[in-house]
Amino acid sequence: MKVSELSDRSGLPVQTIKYYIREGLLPKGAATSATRAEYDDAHLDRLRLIRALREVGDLPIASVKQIIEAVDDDRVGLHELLGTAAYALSPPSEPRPEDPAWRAAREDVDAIVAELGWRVAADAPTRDLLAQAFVALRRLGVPIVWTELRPYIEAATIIAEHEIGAIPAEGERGRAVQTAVATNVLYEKVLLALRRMAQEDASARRFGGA
Amino acid sequence: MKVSELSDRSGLPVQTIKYYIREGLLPKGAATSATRAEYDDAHLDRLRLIRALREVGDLPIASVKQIIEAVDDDRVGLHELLGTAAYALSPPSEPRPEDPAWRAAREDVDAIVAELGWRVAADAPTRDLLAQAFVALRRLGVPIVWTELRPYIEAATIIAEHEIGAIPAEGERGRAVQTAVATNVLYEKVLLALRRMAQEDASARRFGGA
DNA sequence: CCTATTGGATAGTGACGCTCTCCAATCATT
DNA sequence: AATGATTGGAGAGCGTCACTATCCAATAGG
Repeated sequence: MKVSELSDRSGLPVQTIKYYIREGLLPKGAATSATRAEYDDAHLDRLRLIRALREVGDLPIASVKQIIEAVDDDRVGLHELLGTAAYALSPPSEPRPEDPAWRAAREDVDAIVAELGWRVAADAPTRDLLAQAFVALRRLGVPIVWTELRPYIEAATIIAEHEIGAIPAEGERGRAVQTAVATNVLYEKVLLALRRMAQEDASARRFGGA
Repeated sequence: MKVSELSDRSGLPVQTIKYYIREGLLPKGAATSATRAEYDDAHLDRLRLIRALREVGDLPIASVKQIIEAVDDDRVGLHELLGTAAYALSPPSEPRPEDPAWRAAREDVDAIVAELGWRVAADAPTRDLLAQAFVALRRLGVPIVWTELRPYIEAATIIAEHEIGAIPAEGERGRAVQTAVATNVLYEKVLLALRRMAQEDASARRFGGA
């Protein structure tokens, strides 16, 4: 199909498609002449992935690009790919080893991970993410205690176990991998929405009137 | 304390503090003369709340303002306050009733909520949030099935029940309410970080090498 | 008295994600 | 063959956002 058709089918302006090609998010079509190129369903798929990550996942273009590059790189194993996606998802936090409060929080995080026996890379950005939340909580005068954390750990485990288990063990690469990553990002939003709904329900039952 | 001291203690530039006052996020200090005003610990607290919501919660200024206004309004009950916070957290999604895919997803969401018997407002933005994720999943060719959703619902329930239960029943308003809202936002990030870590662990055990 | 600080207002900045404009080549139609 | 529309390619422009920077006149403090 030509670019105008790709535009129609994806619902995106031609300009935007050109922009994605320029940014390396989308491969260019197969040139059939100096002013014409042929696009196929892979392009359409890719655009859907980009839009899902952008609109629902709210990822910046640069992160989408990282994920796409990892998806396209056949040498990247599934485990590493999921790691890349997780890495790209984390907003660029700034570890501040000079701040003692930050160091303390980071040590708490490391202790928790060790206690749980989780196999999480020592330099995983998720550790910093968690530490950042801990610092903010402490600053607000909310101490972090195990009993408070327990339900979250329990919930996270339930979900992660299910998610990783649901990934097809030896499916062919390509679309499968692409879907795995997208699903991961999208279900994060599903979880958040469900948590807020469950909260509203619990809050209504406890504090609400009729 | 004066503004320079507030700046030192909060770690924020005076300019930024002025900006927050201008935007209505921070009340101005008690004027002691034409060129001087007195700030107190409430201002420092408020700044910490703002920074927590901005840096960790990644909320735009406008959302922070909405939350703060609700926190400051004594007429707003706890249930409504939590609702306001949840509302402010949702990025301004655009319900598209003309799009049949969107309508279908939205109906799925409504059916799920009804099935669970959750007391969630019919116009809650969380419904749209979930519907949006459903639309994206379907576009990517991933069907939404109950068995897939179950663990998420289970996890969301565990967490929400715990969270709402942990709110002090009849504490005095003010700081308590402020902390409840901030905690809610911050623990969302805690949950996300833990999920990613649990995923990395599960993935390492399943796909990883040594 | 003299310098530093402050409140208050206005303008500027840098990142981001598009969006617009141009141009020449080429297609599709007449 | 003439003509209008489409395309690839590249650069500039735009609107939003969250700050920053600059200015000014009025004090505060030494």
